[in-house]
Amino acid sequence: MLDIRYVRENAEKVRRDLVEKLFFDPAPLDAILQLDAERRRLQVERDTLNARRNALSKEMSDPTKREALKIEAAALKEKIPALEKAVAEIEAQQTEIALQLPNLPHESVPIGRDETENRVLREEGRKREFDFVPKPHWDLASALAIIDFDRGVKIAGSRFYVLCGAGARLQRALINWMVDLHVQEHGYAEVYPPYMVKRECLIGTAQLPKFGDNLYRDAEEDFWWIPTAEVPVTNLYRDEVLDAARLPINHVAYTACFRREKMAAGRDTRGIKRGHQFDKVEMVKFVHPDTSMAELERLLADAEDVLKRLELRYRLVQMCTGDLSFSAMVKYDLEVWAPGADEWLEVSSCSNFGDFQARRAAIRFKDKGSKDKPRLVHTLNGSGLALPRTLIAVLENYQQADGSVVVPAVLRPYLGGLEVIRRA
RNA sequence: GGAGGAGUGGCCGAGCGGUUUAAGGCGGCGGUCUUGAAAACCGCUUUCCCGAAAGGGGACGGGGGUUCGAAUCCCUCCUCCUCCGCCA
Repeated sequence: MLDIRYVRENAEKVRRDLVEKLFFDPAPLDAILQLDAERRRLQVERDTLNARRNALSKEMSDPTKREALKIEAAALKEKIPALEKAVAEIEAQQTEIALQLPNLPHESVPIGRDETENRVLREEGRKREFDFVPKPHWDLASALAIIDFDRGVKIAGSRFYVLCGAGARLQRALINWMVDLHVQEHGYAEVYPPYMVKRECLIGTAQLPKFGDNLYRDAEEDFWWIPTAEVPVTNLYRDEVLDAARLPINHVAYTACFRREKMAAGRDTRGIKRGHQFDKVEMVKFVHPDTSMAELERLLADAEDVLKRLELRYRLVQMCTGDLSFSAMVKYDLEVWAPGADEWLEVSSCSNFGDFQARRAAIRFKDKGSKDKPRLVHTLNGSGLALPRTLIAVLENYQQADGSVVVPAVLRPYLGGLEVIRRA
């Protein structure tokens, strides 16, 4: 959510950013400004009446004066509830619209309409040369019997699969290795959060109200299945004032993630690139506002380190303004090369949200004992990494002519020393 | 799921319809005293909204109600504790 005071005082800049950078309809902006003015007017009116009521109440604590004041008090009692209702309604309207406005891009973000105008900043890692035609992972994995696509579909439907034997074990090794790496070498504290959360959490991280289409929920209890660990982990400190000395707080979490993929219906139906359920290791940072851009670089470096140690070829892409996600101020993607499917796969997305999520979720900080008002933290998150696509990259890059797959050196200790995955 | 009990400021804890601007204590911060520290004493110490400020208003788990007036009474939901049931 944007700071209403900032919006009020910089209405023209906000409008320009929405229109010229995000290609977003500015109509809600006008609605908000109008509601905001009306809200403040009504609020002053209500507060004035309340002040009078409080004064009367105080006088009426003296029984001898009570009768004389009763008439005015009763009159106030008539007026106040209507005003209170009006303020509450207008506040609700204002919030509803405010929740629909995207974050404004950081000044450093290149302007562009859509993903075709994103910038590839650099490519890293050696491209593996093949003396045979590399297979896509669905062929490789089926032949090795490490992914069972048919039975996945049988038990859960399309976009589901079953990892089997060395396939399941390889994913588990990747998870454990990645979490250990972030904990032991990058300074993140591990958390294992709930996979189902309350509606407020989704509002806090801004999946709701706009993107409910992509979420699974249990209607009876109003539980929502997390589409990413970002949701429960960011909301860990919802409605809290953190001690400034604790910042930055860095968490890493391994969770399953659940997405309807309605918007992407029909896309990427082959293989394990896009499923309704997938695993991900996610890093989340809560930082002092002055440091968030520097922290984004560190987050990115921590995600990149995973790809470097796996010795995979990847590239760094900066999102242009038009391809920024709803809540991001800046966003980078890491894309890994998949030689079998012959494409770059997005395995990580690292974003700085500024105070956009922190305002929605009321995550603040303050120096201990200080009289200053609490300030909003900045939140960031990045995948480190998404499992299915990392698995694809490992399988396709480490395949051999005979259809076996070499286990990357860093993962061998997590697979009991296994060096090659062959048909069992 | 059933029965009973409880939710007050960073923590403990009073408060049971009108000087509560939420007592008191602990912790924290600042000061006095001291060579320094401790002790003692004094002061400060939740948060949100409107406002340039002065000031005003709101919040005692959430929501609703009764009343001129609610931390205090009523309804409802949530959470925690105890016992029973069930279960990995």
